[in-house]
Amino acid sequence: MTTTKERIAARLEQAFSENGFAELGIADLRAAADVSLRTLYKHFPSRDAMVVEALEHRHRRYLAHVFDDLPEDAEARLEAIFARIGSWMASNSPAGCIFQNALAAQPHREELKALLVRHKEEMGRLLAESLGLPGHEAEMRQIHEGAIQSWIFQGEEAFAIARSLTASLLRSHRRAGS
Amino acid sequence: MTTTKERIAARLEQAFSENGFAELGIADLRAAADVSLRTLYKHFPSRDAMVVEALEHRHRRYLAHVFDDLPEDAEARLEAIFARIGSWMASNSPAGCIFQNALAAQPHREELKALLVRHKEEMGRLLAESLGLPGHEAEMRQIHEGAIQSWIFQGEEAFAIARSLTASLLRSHRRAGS
DNA sequence: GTCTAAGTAAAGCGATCATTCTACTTGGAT
DNA sequence: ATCCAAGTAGAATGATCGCTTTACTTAGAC
Repeated sequence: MTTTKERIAARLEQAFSENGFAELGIADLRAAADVSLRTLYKHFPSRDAMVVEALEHRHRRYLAHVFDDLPEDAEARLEAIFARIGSWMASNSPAGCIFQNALAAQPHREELKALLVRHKEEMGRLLAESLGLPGHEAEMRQIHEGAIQSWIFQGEEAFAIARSLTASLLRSHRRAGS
Repeated sequence: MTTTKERIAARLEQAFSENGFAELGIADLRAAADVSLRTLYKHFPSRDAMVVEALEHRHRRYLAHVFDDLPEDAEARLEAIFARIGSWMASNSPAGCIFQNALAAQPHREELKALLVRHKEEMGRLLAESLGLPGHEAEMRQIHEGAIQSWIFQGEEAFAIARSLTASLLRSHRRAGS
């Protein structure tokens, strides 16, 4: 069962993802959510709250897309992770990372900055953990960031480069660890 | 001699850099530029034009900051480049890359996307050239992108990581080249 | 001395903004 | 049968938006 609020949040997430956070007015958001203005404001008390809930929804959805049911084999895992990130960008992020975009639109909102930091830290943590790279959370965070932010001007190639940077990190980690 | 237009563009660049592209209205931009509304519109026919000119100004200023008068020695050069990028972020980019931020605010404006692509490509080209890494423009573009976009949540550490990723790229390039 | 280019200050324009409110409908639970 | 929670459509509000315009000042060129 999905609640009305979740259904709206999903549609808001998509609308923000496609058009950014500056151009969309309440009228556009209402149309994207496909509900009445009254219902929209019943579940989200303000436009700012709509932004926050869209980001929360995005966070859950992205983590599930990248990390759920990964293959056991380590090499296949590395392949799978960047392939999944690539497919996510292609079909969900025509304008880049929406956490960065949300903060770009309202750089003084500490609430948005906190959401960005939490999201990126969790990504670094899960990437390092999934790839068997303890202690390299910061490196993985940065490789991930470089890949998705380069997506706009670099396209698919960004993920091949990220994979090779990660592979070289893995090699030097194993060398140091053995 | 700096013209009135250049002086305004410099102030607009700073205002956008500090507050993003969504929150600033014409009244704010006028105040930041410290000119009358009439003068502002005389040099920039629309708000969109103000954004474009601010980005052009930024592009010139950033390239000069990073690449002018670099040391001859290769190792010192690598040090200097990332140190300069770090100092730039600390004192000029509290909200991250303004090319990304400008496009985030108006993702459907092809003009802004073209400016972003040109800026990032020139950065990759100049980085690869300055570091003696022909054929590795894309990698350098991505390492650069990862570093500056991680700056918000990673701080100074981002540039140490970028330097080490670049150093390992240099090592494998020299190995392959010899 | 007068003309011109470039500036200031600020009122006015119609459009659009986020938000609230009024009036009505609908599908179960009691 | 009726009541209520949750929905719809859309008008109204006051603020703010980008932009234009009017009226005036100032500093040099001829």
